[in-house]
Amino acid sequence: MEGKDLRKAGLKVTLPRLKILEILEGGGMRHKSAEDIYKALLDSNEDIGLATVYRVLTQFEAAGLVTRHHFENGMAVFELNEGEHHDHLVCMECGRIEEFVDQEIEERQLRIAAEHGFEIHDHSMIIYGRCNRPDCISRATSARRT
Amino acid sequence: MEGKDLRKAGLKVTLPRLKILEILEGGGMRHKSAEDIYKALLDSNEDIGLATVYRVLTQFEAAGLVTRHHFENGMAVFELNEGEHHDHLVCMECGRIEEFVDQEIEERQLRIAAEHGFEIHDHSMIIYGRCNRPDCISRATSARRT
DNA sequence: ATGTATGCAAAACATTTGCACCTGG
DNA sequence: CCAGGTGCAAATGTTTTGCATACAT
Repeated sequence: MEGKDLRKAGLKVTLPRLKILEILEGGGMRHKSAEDIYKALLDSNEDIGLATVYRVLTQFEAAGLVTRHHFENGMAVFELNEGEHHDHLVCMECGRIEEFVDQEIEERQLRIAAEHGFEIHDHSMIIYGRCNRPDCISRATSARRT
Repeated sequence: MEGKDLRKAGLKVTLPRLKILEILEGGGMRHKSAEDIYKALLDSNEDIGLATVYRVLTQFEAAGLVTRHHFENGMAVFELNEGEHHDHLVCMECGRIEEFVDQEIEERQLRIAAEHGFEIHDHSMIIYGRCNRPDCISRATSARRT
């Protein structure tokens, strides 16, 4: 059996949820849009509707299994919650996304929230720029990758 | 005359652009959505279409007059570019938005981008939480304010 | 069985675009 | 006068929802 994560999250173990979880765990980029996942399902010959993908992702988010990000293009991408918190570097040329953690930044965030009387729930720190990878500059935003 | 900012930005001075700029400068919240601005125009009995609001905001952004933000709800909000760069604290209860600058965080961002071989263009650091204002907890996300 | 999850199609949004008309310089 | 700006309506792209059916427990 495989649906432990799901059951532990209080979700009934169904085929669509298993498949979507599998895709999120699977290779390729860590940050996938609903559409990406839907396409991956089609490629695997799974008969799962786009609406279900959105519903499942929303449940996963509520259950804390995934995190939803809104990068500058307005389209949401989802990332499996494994390991610890981290922030993001996004390449505006090729869409590459890298992750980082900086303890100093984390600490200062806490202090700033406190200074403003905010009870901090979450935060997002995104750096936009251009990675100068050999495979980057040339290509448009079409080919997104980890 | 009043359209100096516009002309300086290389934009023809038209009534819609002046009115929209005026609303952005005007009172209320500093961060306004296209819809907010459109409603404000209607309230001022200006006959300006929503499409124009979007077009003008996009031009303003290109001209560096405003900054577009995507907070967690996916809807874009626009903020007039006056003063220096800053980051945001967003209250998830009442929608209040506060601004802050932390020099240490700014510096570490530069370093992190460099370490990852990124040429930094921009960044966004948003802390989500709840401000514990007397006028906050009770109300829903409907009433947004500065 | 039975309440929940799914698929499909349609709706709801935010945003963009095509096109004929209007306006600023 | 004329390029560029605008209004309106229609198109787009993403995400949500209604409802009848299928499924997990």
